[in-house]
Amino acid sequence: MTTVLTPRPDIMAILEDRGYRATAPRRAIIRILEGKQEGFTAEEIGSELPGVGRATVFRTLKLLLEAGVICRLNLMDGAPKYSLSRVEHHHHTVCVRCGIVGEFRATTVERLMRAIGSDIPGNIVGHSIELYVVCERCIDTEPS
Amino acid sequence: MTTVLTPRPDIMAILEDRGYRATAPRRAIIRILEGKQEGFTAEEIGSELPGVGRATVFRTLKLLLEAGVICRLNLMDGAPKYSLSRVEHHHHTVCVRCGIVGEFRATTVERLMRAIGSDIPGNIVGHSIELYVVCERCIDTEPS
DNA sequence: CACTAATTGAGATTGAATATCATCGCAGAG
DNA sequence: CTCTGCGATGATATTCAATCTCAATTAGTG
Repeated sequence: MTTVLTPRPDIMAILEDRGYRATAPRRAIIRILEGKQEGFTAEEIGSELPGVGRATVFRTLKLLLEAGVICRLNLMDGAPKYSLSRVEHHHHTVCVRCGIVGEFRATTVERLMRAIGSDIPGNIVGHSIELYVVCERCIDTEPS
Repeated sequence: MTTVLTPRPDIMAILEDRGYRATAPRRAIIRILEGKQEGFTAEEIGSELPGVGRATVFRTLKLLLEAGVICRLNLMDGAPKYSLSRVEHHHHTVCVRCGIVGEFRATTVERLMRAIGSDIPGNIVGHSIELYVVCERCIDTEPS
């Protein structure tokens, strides 16, 4: 019995399990996604697939979002961006200069959020945490 | 000597200190803001002040944002919302049903973020934390 | 009070995202 | 393997937020 570190499941299969059809546009979008290791925008996907309509891109991203395959995050100025979910539950770092998105896990965060939840009226249904950074490459290239 | 719990400084004075003029539209926007204890949208402000142009509302909100008087946050679906900053450094709870925004402080969060920062490449320049909740009122009124 | 630069607002513009709807094509039935 | 229903698509129109433009207005200094 081997432990698979990064299962990298067939994303299309995940959608099919949810009752969606395996169409060419969806496959194409997923293929592009899989190449994006550092965050992407809907527009970006659309312009790399001229044959696929804007609406389809947004529809597909929404399906993937609901399936938990990708996640949505906000740049510091509020602009939306997407990122492939590689690890179970994680949060994001976003470079405020180049926009590159990274992931980090911190079980401490989860524990803390639960603790805070018990001090707050109402039921917690989710949370969003983003760390805004200047990434190493940007520190080097643009000493500001 | 009394301790003022909520200093509620004159917001217009804060802008004047930053070199901006005290105009009627700005005063009007600020007056409305001060009545909004639970978050508001730009559109909302605009529609409550028919005499003030959209552009002026957005311009003024941007100035207040830069001055730290208000803060911007994202609903779970990504929609932007603003909230008066009452306490120094804080985070937000947002009800996913009614959209009401609350504030909470947790020094633990700050400490944790600093700790995480040292594990992450690059320089942390900020962070954004939102807790999505179903608020008490919504639990009561809509048992779902 | 006069003057200058900051500010304003109407409208045009951008840009993201969704709605519409006739057409297309995937996948199960036969 | 073909047929066929309905899910999916994409061009277009539309919505909605937010910004830009620029002539007209106005705050506040001298």
